Amino acid sequence: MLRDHILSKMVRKLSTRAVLDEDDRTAILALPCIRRSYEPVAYIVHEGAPARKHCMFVIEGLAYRQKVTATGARQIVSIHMPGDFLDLQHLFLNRADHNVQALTRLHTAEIDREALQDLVLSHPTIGRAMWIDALVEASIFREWIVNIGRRDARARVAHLLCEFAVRMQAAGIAEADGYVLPMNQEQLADAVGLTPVHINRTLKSLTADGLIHREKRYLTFSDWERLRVVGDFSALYLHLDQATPLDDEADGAPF
Amino acid sequence: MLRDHILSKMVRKLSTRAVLDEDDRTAILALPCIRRSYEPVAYIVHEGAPARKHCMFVIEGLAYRQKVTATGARQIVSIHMPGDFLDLQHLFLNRADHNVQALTRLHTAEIDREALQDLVLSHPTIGRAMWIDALVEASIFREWIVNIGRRDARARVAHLLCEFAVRMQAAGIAEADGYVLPMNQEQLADAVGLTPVHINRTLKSLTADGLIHREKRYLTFSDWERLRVVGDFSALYLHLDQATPLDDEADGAPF
DNA sequence: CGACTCGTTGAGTGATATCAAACCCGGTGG
DNA sequence: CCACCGGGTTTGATATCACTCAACGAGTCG
Repeated sequence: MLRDHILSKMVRKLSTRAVLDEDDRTAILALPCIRRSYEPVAYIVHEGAPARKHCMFVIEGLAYRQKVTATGARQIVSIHMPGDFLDLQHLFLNRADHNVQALTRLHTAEIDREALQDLVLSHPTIGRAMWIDALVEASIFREWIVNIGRRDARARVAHLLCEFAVRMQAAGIAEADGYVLPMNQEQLADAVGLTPVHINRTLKSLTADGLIHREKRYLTFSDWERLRVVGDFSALYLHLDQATPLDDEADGAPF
Repeated sequence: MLRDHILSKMVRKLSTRAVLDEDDRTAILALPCIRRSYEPVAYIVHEGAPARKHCMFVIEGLAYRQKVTATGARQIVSIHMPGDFLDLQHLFLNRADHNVQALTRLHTAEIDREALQDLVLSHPTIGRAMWIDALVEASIFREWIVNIGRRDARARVAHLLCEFAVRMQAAGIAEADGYVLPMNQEQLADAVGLTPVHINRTLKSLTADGLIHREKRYLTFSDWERLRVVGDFSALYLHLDQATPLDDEADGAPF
């Protein structure tokens, strides 16, 4: 039944962005798609490659997108969680402008690109939901530009930790009181434009100041409010309230 | 006639992204819209404000989007030129997550939001063109993240100058051999996450090395190829080739 | 028990920021 | 015509945040 269909997760996700009717739901579930898995670190998309025949939707696990500069430095430009489309850009762009890699063991639904294009263009409500998804993604990119461009190391790291908290909570993959940090310190560094060493010191400092608590990779929030302030974090840019039109939503403490 | 219609520019722009038929064109030109002007520095959108009734399309002049951190630092997250949509996100998101400001004297076509939504959702080809526009914008955001996160000052500035060159050329607002730098050094600094002072020194250094030539704000490229290399610039991420499916496109020297 | 990955720590360095002043130039008003 | 003004640019001196290099430790796996 619906529960078991591989794309039922996509139905649920898009339902948070627009009100789907029965026809929309069945159309989504009828999309030609296959299940696929990737090991950690596996490359899923290569920069410069022509767009693949499939668009990927994350069922389980985490992935990230990155680019490498001429000098060999890597910058992670986004993190993706269950319920995210991994390569929305390939829906309509025909060449990959960055790499996509599995962060953990990853399970995806790979949806026929043309079929998805047609669906998006022919079903207004689904189209609207997908639009919102793409626009929210762009909003997150903007916030990352601000984070990397104008905040110091402490704020940058704090901000990223806050974003993870809210997004993992929303994706249903956080624990009750915190979450398992999904990346090692080198990857964190590449996400915020710092050095692994400096990430280490910054995390230590945040811990020492009683903002977070760490036990190996497991992270809890000793003082969410203060962390939010240090990280200059406001959840506005995540646009979590798009299903309901303009219901005032706070920067709610997820923990 | 079509030439004179305020939205003819939008028709032309979208035509570079998908093949519009006669029906599409007339539908676009029939959109309810008004012409409007802004003085330099004028705020067009305020962060946190509910989405306006209109979506803005740039007819003439330049604009930028920015966010301000808690500590008062400003980060410019994008620059917009004639032919760009200024607030694509407001098409489907109902709250502004950043500010939009006029950079020069700016002329816009302000299109009724609901009408544009309907058009995008009901006309597949227009929908496709708008999708491409949004996805390219996201691609530019990603490249900016990389630029700010992982390149040193020299490369960052060089990269931005290259991007301006290619985009202004494409928008038809560059001169034959260069362009008038559209921002002062403080704004450049806010765009690449540096200090005005350091921008100054970096520009001087690029000039001294014979990569660019400056005469007040007027910029010419003494050695485009070397500047490209220094800035680690490849035009791939601008996806200028989307009208024609996969025609190999180089990082062409615009000058 | 190596061998490996990841995290931690210390010492020294360097790129970029900060602060402050001078300069340049177009505009304006006496 | 000159004096002055203000925004933008340029320059110098100093400070600092984050980087680099290098080593060590803890946990894990074969």
